[in-house]
Amino acid sequence: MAFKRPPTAQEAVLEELRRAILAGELKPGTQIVQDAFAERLGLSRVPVREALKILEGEGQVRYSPHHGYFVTELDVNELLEIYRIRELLESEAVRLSVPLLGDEDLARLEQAIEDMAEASGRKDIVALTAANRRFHFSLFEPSGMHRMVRLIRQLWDSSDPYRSLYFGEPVHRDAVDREHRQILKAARRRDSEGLVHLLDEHRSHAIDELKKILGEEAS
Amino acid sequence: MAFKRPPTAQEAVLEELRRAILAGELKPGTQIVQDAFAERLGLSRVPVREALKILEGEGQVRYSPHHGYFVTELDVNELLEIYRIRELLESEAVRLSVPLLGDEDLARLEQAIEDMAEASGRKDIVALTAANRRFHFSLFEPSGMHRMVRLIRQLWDSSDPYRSLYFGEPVHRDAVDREHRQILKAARRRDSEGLVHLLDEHRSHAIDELKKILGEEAS
DNA sequence: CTTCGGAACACTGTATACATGATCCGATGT
DNA sequence: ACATCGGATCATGTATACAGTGTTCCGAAG
Repeated sequence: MAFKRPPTAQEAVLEELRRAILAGELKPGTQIVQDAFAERLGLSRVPVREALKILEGEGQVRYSPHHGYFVTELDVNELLEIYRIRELLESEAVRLSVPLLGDEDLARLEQAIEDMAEASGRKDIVALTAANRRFHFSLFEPSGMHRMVRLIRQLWDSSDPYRSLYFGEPVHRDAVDREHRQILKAARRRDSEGLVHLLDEHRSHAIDELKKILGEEAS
Repeated sequence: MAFKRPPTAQEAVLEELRRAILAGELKPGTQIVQDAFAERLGLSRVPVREALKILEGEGQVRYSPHHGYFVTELDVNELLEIYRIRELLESEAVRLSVPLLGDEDLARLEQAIEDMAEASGRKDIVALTAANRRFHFSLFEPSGMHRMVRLIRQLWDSSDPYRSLYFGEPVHRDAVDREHRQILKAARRRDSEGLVHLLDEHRSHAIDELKKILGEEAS
């Protein structure tokens, strides 16, 4: 029976920071005061700082010496850039993955779709985005390109706070569900190019909505 | 008169770590003992740890909880993966950049070529690789895709220790010089596709040599 | 001779305490 | 009234000290 307790405090902080950012408790642009956050977790500032350094490397927070750490806010252009890079990398990953997909991989895709439906019913956005991730990364990981998958994960992390806005709307959740099922079919057919195309559309739908949301936010 | 002294100690450590890794003082696979490195710089371990965390995020060092930090060693497959990702991202960046290239950008390219020739004469590998970076990134930065350029920079960082092996050989330095001049010509013609093609070849030459070097190392 | 257990060591992980730099605000002078 | 200077305050940056974990090596038992 393996406990999930992380081996170091930094990792615990890291998890909590990620969760807080994802859940919108730490909104883009706000400063993360080390003292406050450390006290909240009952730890000292050192592990907090180290976790923040990791997030800095991933681009999740912005760092200014002697000023501190701030949750990065993305403008529309940056979001578009992220999606463009994702398109390049994910297409490549999928092309490598699809021919290698095994039954377990397909099962994992199906399971992720069901998990999303279940989480959607409970209106549990965190679980929803987690299952969404499992779905997509089940398509990338069989490629065996660890480094590439890691970069893709970074890109996902960067846009997480915005994606959770997207999942807030039930309409979008339904659309995502339909598209995922189509993607699963393409995977079953081992149709790489079809799958790449479906993913492109999938992303562009998300972009359209995110543009709207960001547009409203700016007004 | 602005001193170049970094505002924080971590940054000083970071510079020194990068330099040491690039210069081969810290060989891939060796552990970086925090105490030892801190003492060497006359600092405490805290800023050293923080600098290491940044490098971890960039993939320059590997971290294992309670075991410490090790300079990452790349196997051939990982190196190939890095070059494949670079191909995807750099091609895109260049396609966006070339139409936007101004006279200053072309001048910078020419300057970088001259700097490399000069550094090559002095057998200053560090200056050589620095100028090489300036050359290539002058082709990426005008794209305006900050995030993409940053990712490309990470990939370059990861393979730096190996690239400096490559530059060790005068034969390779001459080949690189010739190829850079061809690339500059294509840039002057604003020939995006030609430039992308030249860059592809440029990279694959480097890969061929790196394979050899790594192959010998394994034996 | 091999294997198992445990104690000592070394290094990392974290907390506490102190130093430094930045910002804000009011006082002072023009 | 306004600009400038200076100090108080806050958050960050760093050092020191201690705790925890993993490893190694040695000795005893089988």
